Amino acid sequence: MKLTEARQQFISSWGAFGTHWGINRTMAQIHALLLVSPDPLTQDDIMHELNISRGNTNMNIRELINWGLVERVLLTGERKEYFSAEKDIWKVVKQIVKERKKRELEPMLQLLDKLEAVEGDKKDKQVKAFVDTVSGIKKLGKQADKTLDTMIRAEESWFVGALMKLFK
Amino acid sequence: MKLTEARQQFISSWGAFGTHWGINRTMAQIHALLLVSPDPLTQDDIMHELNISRGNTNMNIRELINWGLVERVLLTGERKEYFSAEKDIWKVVKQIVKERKKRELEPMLQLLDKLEAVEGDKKDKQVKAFVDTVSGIKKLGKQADKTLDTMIRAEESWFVGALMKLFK
DNA sequence: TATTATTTTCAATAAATTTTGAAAATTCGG
DNA sequence: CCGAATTTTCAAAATTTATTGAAAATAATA
Repeated sequence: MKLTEARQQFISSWGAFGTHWGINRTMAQIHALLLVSPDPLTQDDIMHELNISRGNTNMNIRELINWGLVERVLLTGERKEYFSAEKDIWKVVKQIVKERKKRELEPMLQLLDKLEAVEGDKKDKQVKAFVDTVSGIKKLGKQADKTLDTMIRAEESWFVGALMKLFK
Repeated sequence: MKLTEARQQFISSWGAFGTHWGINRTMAQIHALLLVSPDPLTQDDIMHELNISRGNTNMNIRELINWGLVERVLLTGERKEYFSAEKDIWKVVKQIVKERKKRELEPMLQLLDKLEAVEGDKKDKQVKAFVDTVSGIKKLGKQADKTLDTMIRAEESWFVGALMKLFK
């Protein structure tokens, strides 16, 4: 397979993959393109390469910057802005975990704390089922939260090594 | 907070949560409803409780059954079908991990294997960047695959215990 | 087997999300 | 400060995804 075709397949699959994880196709594709680009790209480069509009390009680059996956690069003597993606995949994963934990897991745990304190007789089957479910999710969620915290702070080699040992 | 309100909040948040993870709102809400219901429910119960159409209810229940999260229950002497969700959250998580691994991670790893074998001079900056990125993702992906495999086979108590030890 | 209850399907519709592109805002060099 | 290059915004349009509801299929009962 030729590089051009391989790049295209990678970008397109990364985009499809993203949609299964609540990330929009274009954002994932821009990320993929920057991941396989050795040098930083401009908005124009990206919009031409992916055949998308200027506005779309701009908004999704901003979003990738918000996620901490892409950074603006200033090249001396150049007027245009350049963009480049973090290439260390372990760092990328940690960054995504960090953000999703903050945006989704933590608010969910806060809500569960509130809901667990529901009024009513614990002997009531309905109340019991509700509290049991909420408590169960909370317990596992809290554990995941701690685990992810540690993972975010971990070095790849440490993490992989420890997992290898742990999981035979 | 009263049970009715708490249940509603739980169902609605679970639905919103789902949309961040590529799961449609209704499917997540039906799952949430079944999770907090001590007894199995019929399609009619669900469509009335969530204010959704019969068709929508039916399709999403089927989908939950495909995911292995809900099962059909036959009550003796009853004509209608009843449905109930697995209540053990650890089992639920394992089942979701198992399915997503099969549906998303494995196909992605297969693709990366193919893409890694791209033609071209490894001295070429473009080729090198591409191969490095693909290899990096593949390496981490393979590791995740193994780890998840072990997790799927693990007992909750063993898993939690081991993680506690591992992550201080 | 005929009748009725129940489930399933799926074309049409609605809703949500993404994308466009042109205008406005900003930035930079002279 | 002026003018050109560049970036940003956002209402409108396009696209994608979810939902409805009625008809068809299926299953249970008598």
